[in-house]
Amino acid sequence: MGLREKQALERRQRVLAAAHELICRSGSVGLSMRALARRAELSVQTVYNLFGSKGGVLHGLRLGIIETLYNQAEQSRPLDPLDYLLHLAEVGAATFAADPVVLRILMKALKGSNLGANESSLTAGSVKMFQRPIEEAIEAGLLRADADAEFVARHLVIGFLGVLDLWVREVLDDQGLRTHLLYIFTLMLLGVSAGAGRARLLARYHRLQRELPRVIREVDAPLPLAGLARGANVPAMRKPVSGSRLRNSRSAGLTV
Amino acid sequence: MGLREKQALERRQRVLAAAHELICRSGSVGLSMRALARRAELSVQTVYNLFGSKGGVLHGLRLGIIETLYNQAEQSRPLDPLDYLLHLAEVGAATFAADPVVLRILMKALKGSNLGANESSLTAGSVKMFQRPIEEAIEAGLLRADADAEFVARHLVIGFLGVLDLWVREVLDDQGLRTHLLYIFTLMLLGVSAGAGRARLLARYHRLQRELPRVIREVDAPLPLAGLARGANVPAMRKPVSGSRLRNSRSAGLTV
DNA sequence: TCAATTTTCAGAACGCGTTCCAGAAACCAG
DNA sequence: CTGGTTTCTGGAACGCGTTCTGAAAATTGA
Repeated sequence: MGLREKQALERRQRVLAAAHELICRSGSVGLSMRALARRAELSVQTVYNLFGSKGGVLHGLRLGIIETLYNQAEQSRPLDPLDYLLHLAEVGAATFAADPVVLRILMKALKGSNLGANESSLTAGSVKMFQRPIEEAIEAGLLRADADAEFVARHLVIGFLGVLDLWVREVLDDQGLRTHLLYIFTLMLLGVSAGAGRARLLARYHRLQRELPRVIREVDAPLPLAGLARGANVPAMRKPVSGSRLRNSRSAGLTV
Repeated sequence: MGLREKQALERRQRVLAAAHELICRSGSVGLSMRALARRAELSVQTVYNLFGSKGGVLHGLRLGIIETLYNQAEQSRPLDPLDYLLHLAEVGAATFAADPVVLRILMKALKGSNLGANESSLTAGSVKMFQRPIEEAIEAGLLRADADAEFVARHLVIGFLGVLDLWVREVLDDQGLRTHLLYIFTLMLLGVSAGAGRARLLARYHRLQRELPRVIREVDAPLPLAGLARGANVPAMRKPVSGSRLRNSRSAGLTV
């Protein structure tokens, strides 16, 4: 709690703010460590001292999002455990849809960096958040008594992250994120539902089937099943360098 | 069919073989475009002409894996649609467990490159592979008649990729990959099961609950719920640069 | 065979993430 | 205040993915 730590904290926040601003302004392009340091009015080395790596900065940004997600989930929490579980899907969808541009870029960049890519994938914290209402639902007789709350919770998290990943890749839009989160949660819970819970989940399932988009965006061409790996189809190929040179400007390599 | 294309094909295969060899030998470190070109006895520019980018090369490698996965799924295909669906999980787990070192590195590297990251995420091809047996199961009365085969298939793919991602991040080992794939498939199918199908899936569900590992590897520290985004905890921090210099060798930045 | 087109090649260059460096500045304890 | 320790700073450097350049080599079509 000396002066040193206080300043370090203030600098950290300065870096995070700069990163958010930089992403907001110029997308993943332009979010370079040099630009980041310049905007935070620090040296590059200092940013590394504070966050360890670029991934560390992005991870720091994500922590903020996770925190707001936790908070938003807690407040206005439905009493019924099944409602709460689906409420988590709604809140998750809303949180990411609230700032899609920055969050898409952030999550996309985080996927590449091995740091923070492991984190938040299937942490005990996330699982616990789902596990508790599942246990309550089991006690209330809404889910089967022989269901293992932890396993179900674990797979709800997996489903959540899988759907979120599609949203990040722009396979799903904001609406699609919400409906798919609700659908996969409902589907899994339906598997271990019992009694009144089963009826309620079934009703919701039928409603969702009407809401789900029939076709989702194909980001790339579908897999050609014949002659794979023959190199017959390589995506995103520019015309190879050739005799007639007509080069355009450098395409600002966005490796992140 | 001209001589040119034939040579281009041969070169492509040479590059892919070199890439596989290089990954096998020295991991993700050492898989640089320069090293790749050197080992394939081509110039860097030629590799770019053939594959467009490093991601293109990796994508080419992955296509081979997907092809073998398709083939292995077709042969020894169980007649019963439910068995076939779970068979797909088994085959998927076996395929990736067959060469875990290379495949982990490959999938990890592909996550970072935006090319090929979108592809194979939720393609019509993958969904169709699941959709057909689901439709058969519906007709056979093993799944609910009011279930939408395409939606269920879509979410099976999402679950598959989500679990696979955990394996790639080494949260799950080979056993964990298999059991979790089977579990998430069973859980989802159970949601829309009917009649004899429900009984069979329930039996399998109970068996799986005994097989699933109680604790899974925590890759990073669990989320500290208090004081997030305050920068209090930044993972993987080396000691900051300080007065007493004791530097070790360059740590071979593995940005991929 | 020969000319035109296309592809390959070696090497330089760019911007990136990251680390190294040496000196300057800031903090802390006495 | 002062000496010792830490941290910050600007700049150079490394290896990376990627693109550019000019010239050499190969394929094509006639």
